[in-house]
Amino acid sequence: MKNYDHSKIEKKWQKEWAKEKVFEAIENSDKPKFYGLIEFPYPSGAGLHVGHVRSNTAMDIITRKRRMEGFNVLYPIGWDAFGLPTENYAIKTGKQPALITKENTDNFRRQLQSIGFSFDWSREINTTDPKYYKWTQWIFLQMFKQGLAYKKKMTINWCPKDKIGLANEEVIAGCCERCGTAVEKREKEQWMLAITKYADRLDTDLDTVDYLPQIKTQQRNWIGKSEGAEIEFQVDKEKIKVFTTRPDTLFGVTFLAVSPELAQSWIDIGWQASETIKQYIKKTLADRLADGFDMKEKTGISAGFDAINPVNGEKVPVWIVNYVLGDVGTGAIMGVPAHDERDFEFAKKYNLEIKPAVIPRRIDHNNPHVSGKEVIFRKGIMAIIVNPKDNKILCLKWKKQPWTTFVMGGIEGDETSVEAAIREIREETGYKNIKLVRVLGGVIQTEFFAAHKDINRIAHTQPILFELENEERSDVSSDELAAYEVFWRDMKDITPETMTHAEMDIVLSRIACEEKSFNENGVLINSGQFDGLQSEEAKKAITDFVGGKMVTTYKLRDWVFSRQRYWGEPIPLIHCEACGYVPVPEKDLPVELPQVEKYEPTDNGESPLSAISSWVNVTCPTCGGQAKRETDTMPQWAGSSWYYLRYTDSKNDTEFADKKNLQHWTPVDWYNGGMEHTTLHVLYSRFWHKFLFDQGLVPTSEPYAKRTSHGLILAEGGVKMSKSVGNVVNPDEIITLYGADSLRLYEMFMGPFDQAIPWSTENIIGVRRFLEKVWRLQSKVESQKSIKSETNSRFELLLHQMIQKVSSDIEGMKFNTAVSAMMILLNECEKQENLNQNNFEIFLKLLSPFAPHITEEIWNELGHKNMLVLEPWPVTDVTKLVATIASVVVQVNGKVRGQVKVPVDTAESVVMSKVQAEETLQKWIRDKKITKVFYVPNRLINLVLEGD
RNA sequence: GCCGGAGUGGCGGAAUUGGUAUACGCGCACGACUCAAAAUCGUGUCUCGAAAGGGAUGAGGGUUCAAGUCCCUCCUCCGGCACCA
Repeated sequence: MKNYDHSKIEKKWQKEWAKEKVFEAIENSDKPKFYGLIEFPYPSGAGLHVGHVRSNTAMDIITRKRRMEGFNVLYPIGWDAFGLPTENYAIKTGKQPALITKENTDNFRRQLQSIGFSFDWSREINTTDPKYYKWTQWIFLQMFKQGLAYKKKMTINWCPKDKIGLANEEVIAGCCERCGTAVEKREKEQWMLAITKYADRLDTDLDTVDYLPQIKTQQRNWIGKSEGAEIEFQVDKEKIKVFTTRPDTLFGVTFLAVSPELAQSWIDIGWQASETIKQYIKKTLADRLADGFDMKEKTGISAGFDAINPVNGEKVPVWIVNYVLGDVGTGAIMGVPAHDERDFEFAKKYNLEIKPAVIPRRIDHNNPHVSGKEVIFRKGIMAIIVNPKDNKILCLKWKKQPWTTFVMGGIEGDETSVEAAIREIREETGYKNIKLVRVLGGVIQTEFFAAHKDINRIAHTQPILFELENEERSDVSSDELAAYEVFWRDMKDITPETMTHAEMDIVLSRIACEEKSFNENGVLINSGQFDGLQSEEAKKAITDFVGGKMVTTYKLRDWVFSRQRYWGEPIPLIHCEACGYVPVPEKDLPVELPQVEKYEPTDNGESPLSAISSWVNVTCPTCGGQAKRETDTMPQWAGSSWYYLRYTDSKNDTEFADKKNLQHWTPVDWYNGGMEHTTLHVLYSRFWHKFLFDQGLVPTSEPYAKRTSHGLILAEGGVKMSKSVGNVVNPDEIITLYGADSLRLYEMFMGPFDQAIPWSTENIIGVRRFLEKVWRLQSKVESQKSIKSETNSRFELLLHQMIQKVSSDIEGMKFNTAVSAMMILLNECEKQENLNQNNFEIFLKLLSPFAPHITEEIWNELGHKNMLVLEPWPVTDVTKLVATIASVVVQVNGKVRGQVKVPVDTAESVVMSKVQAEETLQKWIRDKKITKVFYVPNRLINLVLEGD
């Protein structure tokens, strides 16, 4: 047997696979298709990262398995090559970006090929190739024609170092995502893409795709859909429009809060505000633009006038506040301190009125309303009495009902709730000397069947906390004595489970916390004719009543699509004085990037393209007059927004992809990528795809049927890998030392695929040893010779369990446990004297997607002429899955005391007698009576003994 | 602050969803082979205990015959959003 020479073997099979084109996807195939996709890399000068290897290997395993399962597989690769690092390098060195890109992609390609990924290299694409970006420009023009691309003067985030406008999502904590420089604000005309027009579908259509739940949640949060109402408040002859999700709380409005931006706009159109107000606005706006924008405290200033609440004509003061944002909703809100945490905090600080309009509601599901019985409304109290001596709470145990309650009662005549409570305490318990601690918030509505009165009750209950002063008691009536017994219960035993009150959860949280706003839905009070309505129905009713309208808003903003840089797709528009912005005619696409001397953006913020007059000056395609090209370029996200479509037909010159190809391949069946792309790339490409779908240009409304995500690989010690720290692992070195198969296997074995894991070069030796053992196993192979059948059937049971395990682990991306299962199988193989060749080949097939080179070589050594990659995936033979012996764990009182071996599916009584016969177990059972036995067939038996 | 995810040996991590906690791998220790080393193979490796046994899955409580797994309270770490009305 030869030695395991990984570099020889790996090069050999990479060449063979390429020669035989085994990984090229086939058009017009009868097989079912599978389209597996990884995010195409940005070819940086640093070379391939081990993180790329992790994601690519995972999808490589999946696609290799699919091929073996008989699918026509598309697993393509390309380069997302526009972007800043290349351009910055060009500025520094004067080298052409295209040249830099060529060098970097050559290096990346070499690296990827050295790992043996089963990419279809014949479809390789590059976003910086004019043949590719012709279609990026073409798609942009379709959007322009549909009015989705528009120009807008706006304050942009400007990075003074990179000299580039940044999208909101590229600003992290007030700094440039790339270089960390503090971002400035600048006024600039920008091209925008109206992604907000698709906001609703981007949200709701998430229901139709199979993305990891956290990916969906993140996208939904990002889109930030919220349904509410716009309501207008009158101020003299003007109106202030507010947006609220809680129109049901309109009766609880005690002030209006407007953003400084809105207030400033009033000043701009002539509002005579005081100097103090002007200064407040100026300062607040300045604070907000400052780096970081971390508002510590809510502040505000009275605007000096009132507005009219449209629902009841009440005057409410208008405040200018720092906690309302100009670009959210209408830039103004109604202040409802009773039902909004922020308004509550603000009202407390500035002594504004707090007026409840909604109360919590609980239905007692243990004593629900009985149909046919009368429904009686009652205002009542709930008295919670603490004995400070032992911190116990007074409770009533009802004699005729299975209830445990606090002291309860109705409010009579014109007494206050506290007076009513004190009276009830005396009547029901006799305790005379009690002291009010505090009223626990507002009333709570509960609905239950009062069996002792034979009525359905809707109660508005006021919970009140008292303290016992001393234990002096007077007599209570015989009626009361007959009804319940008084007792004291530990505070810690007062829970929603131990008490009958359905509103117990609310009461407990009010005891724990002094005072807060009630922010949930409930039942309306103090709301005129809307009293008694529930929040959900009241929202629409009140909005209608005041002539407002229900609207939906989104956090998602339109996409700033212009960059004032060189290394991007030129935006294919021409500006003509007479005709405005005119698309470059289709026949003139692509608008190619011209050669320039200097790649630096100009200091006035224009792209370097603007300096090339021969390129800029053109004739207008519409009127033939003098015109200028748009000199802004597209952001890096453009080329990646549709690249998965191009793979289906990467060389097409007449369309971005042939309809037939799109029909066959889309949607992408499985897309794996980084979590960091969830709200940017994935959302952007979904938007482009939906647009293309609306234009009838693609056959599906969603691009990716399934999206999963890998965890980061951290440097040793758990910190981020970074070039500056010098802790980056170079895959080339690992491949030279241990081989590509070891690298692949290690990255799959290192830990859960979706979790961040620190790299450990030390640990690679483990998988390398494993592969060497597999290699040596060849010498044990006996072709069909008979091997002791008993040991063999045990081995085959294990083998077929492994087929199941590895297959399902791959589907669930639990690669680490799949590898460990194969290691267990290997350890078992080593114990065997001989190995049946069939069984060994099954093992090789299971391992082949993980370590394709070594398995292909061994397969070849075993005498096969065809390639392992083309072999069918092993199928579990259920007849071999039948175990004959089960070891049943014996527990006594829940503690493991031994084990008995019995035939599978043995009855409990048989197992029991075996247990009782077992000497080692007898000492545990002896003398004691077995009160109960729990038997889980083939697994466990637990004997519960008397006593103990 | 809110929403997610997680806390298990010296380390990376397993645990058929409530049924033998610590699989698999690394590391470490001892042994075999060797003049020696490497490689390889074997044995051991949560903890207290001489043993019999006991105790451990971030902390505390609960449910259960049985809890890493379910419920409550708290602590820590990692991600995302951050006054979104």
